Amino acid sequence: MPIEIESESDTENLGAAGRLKAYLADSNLELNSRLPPERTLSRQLGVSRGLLRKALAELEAEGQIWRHVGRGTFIGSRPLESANGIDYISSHTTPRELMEARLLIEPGLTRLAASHATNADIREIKNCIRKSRSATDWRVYEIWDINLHRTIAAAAHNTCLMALFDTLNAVKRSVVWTRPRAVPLARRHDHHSFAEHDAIFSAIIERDPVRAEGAMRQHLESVRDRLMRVMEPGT
Amino acid sequence: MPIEIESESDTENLGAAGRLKAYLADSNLELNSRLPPERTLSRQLGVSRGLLRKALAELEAEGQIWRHVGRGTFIGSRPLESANGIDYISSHTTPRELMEARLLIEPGLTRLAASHATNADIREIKNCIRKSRSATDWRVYEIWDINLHRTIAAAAHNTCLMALFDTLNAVKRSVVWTRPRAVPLARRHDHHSFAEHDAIFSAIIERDPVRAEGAMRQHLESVRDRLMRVMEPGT
DNA sequence: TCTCGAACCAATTTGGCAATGGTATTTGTT
DNA sequence: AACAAATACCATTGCCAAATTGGTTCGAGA
Repeated sequence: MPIEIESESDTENLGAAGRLKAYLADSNLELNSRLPPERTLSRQLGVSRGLLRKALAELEAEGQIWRHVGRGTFIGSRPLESANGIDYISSHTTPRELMEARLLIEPGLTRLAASHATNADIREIKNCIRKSRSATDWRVYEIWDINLHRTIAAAAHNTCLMALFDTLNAVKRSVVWTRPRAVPLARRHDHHSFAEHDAIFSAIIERDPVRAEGAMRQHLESVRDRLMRVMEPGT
Repeated sequence: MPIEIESESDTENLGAAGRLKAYLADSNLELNSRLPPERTLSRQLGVSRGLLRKALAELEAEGQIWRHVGRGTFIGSRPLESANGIDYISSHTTPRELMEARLLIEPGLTRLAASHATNADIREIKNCIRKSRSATDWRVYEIWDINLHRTIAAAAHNTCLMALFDTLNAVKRSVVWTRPRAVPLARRHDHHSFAEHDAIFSAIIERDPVRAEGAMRQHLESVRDRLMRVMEPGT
């Protein structure tokens, strides 16, 4: 194939950018799909590679495509590389934001749990509550409290949401522990949590999604208020 | 090497498990280090591979070692796979779960956006809507639709929730596009989306969190119904 | 001064091959 | 009959060279 005859009808008197846009409009590629490599595309369009690269650079500046060495040129916006790691979130967020996130996700998650929980799930939840009640040490109480929330989240039976919940949990472990740590462990607030946990549990076993969601929200608001009181009152 | 002479002093009258434990005690391997492959080790210890595997299975049950096909046998406890990576979620979730997750998070995110959005945020949102309206190609419309949703999420000004949103977006990229792809692009549904986007935007500029949340929920339900109709009706 | 072609670079993907744990089958021994 | 040993496969993983790809440089030429 020595020389390609340029016989296409309406792309003869167009510049590189025009021919590229005509090509993209013609071959309706999906989002995130890869378009041909520059060398191939330049031959197909009858445009030198240098001018094609200029046109591609324009489209990239407009946010319509993104390119990467060794991978290719893709339709859409560049995927963010590291803004989703746990360590990244932990170092860029605050306990207040974290509680806001929990307050946004967990009530809805509890609502789904009340709808989709199996008998095994409910048994697990009951076990967590029992273990947390019988805990004499504050540390084992916290372990079973975490287990309880995670079991409720798992009862929603949504892999995607479960992963997000686990991410939040991991962030909590590495963020909330940097607080002043003045925790005197009054043993009093546990009674509040006990009652709130019971309210959530009873709503779940009665398959009442709305009440379950409300109970979880109330519980988390209680936790948030306690946390905010421990930290600086100004925040 | 036809036949290996068994001249080791104290391992002659031991079983497979005994010889394996003696070997491990002898060569003090560090944690997470790999021990020889089963075929080699069975020759070294003068034990058939079957019995060696039984002994290894015992040690694995005790949690002292862990094995993996193609990798080998290692000292210590099995490292937990990160259950929060995007690729993990993508390979374990479904479009239905993904939409359920979006429907759980984005309305609340929009409510926060209506409360905390700055003028710059609103300007950005308006720009996204304008660009999506002026798009003649379906591809660029989708790009600005994604930008719009992300800008609204950013207007909530919560790093933690923003990271979760980006995770969902990344999952959507690699999951939802594996659908049958029958998209005839009727150009009609865009009008629906236009009106829904406008409803969300007007609620945000009027600082009406409740209405903004409702508008986003309605929009996502519309998107979900459309998606479910494209895929199999049974799901 | 600009364009085109070619060559080169660094990052990435791809494909073949060996290694490895897991399993089934056959043979041998007691 | 029952267990052990040897062997042969299989699926997964790691490894390495080769091909691919976007990014860059340089010289010829119009």
